[in-house]
Amino acid sequence: MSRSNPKVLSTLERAGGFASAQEIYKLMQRNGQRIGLTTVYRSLQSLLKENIVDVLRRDDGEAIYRLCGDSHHHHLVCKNCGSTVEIEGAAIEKWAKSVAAEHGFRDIGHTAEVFGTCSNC
Amino acid sequence: MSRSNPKVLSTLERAGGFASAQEIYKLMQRNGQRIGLTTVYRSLQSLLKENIVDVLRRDDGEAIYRLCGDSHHHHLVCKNCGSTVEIEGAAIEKWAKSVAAEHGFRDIGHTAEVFGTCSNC
DNA sequence: AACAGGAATGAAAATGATTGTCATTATCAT
DNA sequence: ATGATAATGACAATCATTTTCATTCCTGTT
Repeated sequence: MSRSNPKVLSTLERAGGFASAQEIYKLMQRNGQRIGLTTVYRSLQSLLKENIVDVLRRDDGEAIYRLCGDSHHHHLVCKNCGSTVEIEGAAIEKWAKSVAAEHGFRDIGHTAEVFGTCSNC
Repeated sequence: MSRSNPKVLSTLERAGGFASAQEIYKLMQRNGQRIGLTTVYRSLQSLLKENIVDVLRRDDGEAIYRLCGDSHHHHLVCKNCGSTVEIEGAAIEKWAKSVAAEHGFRDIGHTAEVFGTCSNC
């Protein structure tokens, strides 16, 4: 059917593992890569199905994609300037596990993001 | 400036305290109330600013509004069958606030979801 | 009652992200 | 080289939401 364009994935990595489709598209253009917006969206859909990326929503409804997998951390994102701080989430891990166990869920994963306005904005 | 149309609020209440702008609009039409979509959106914005309603995002990005005062909760979603359980998130609230404060962030919001495989699947 | 000024309304157009369409192009085994 | 199949991207369509702007509704004042 459709496989993901590897450059989309590497761009997402370079972006800090966290970006919207439109941002990835603009980044690739700036880097001189010829790619269509459609392909960016399609690649992200594929990466989603392969569980290589996760999707979240920003406050304005724009979908943001992030690499999932290895070192699990969360993000503190400025709604205004977009700056991102990686944060630890040990408390969340515990919470997710206990809540899931309570309801008999297995193979647990979770997403958690904090949005706000940073001290510079 | 602009005050909220009281019928928008009562429709949201009748809808179970949980609906999108488009749904509220359609509900009001079915109930024979003459109102414009614009007014529905404007009223919801006002209710937001007055902290009478909260806004969340559905998976497809559509904004859903809910009366607040209902305790803020999160979701436990089955990856397989899609069944959803509402869960408490007091731990998350605290975590989000403390993490944000540590980094000097203001006007905090957060998202948190737990997903896995439910006992039936 | 008539009037003025501001707020509220809603139809229609604009916006912006995302998805669908479809003709073209690249890839690959034969 | 040939044909089959998958990938690509320009463009149009979709859908929620926002903006614009002319009109209507209030409300207090003469």
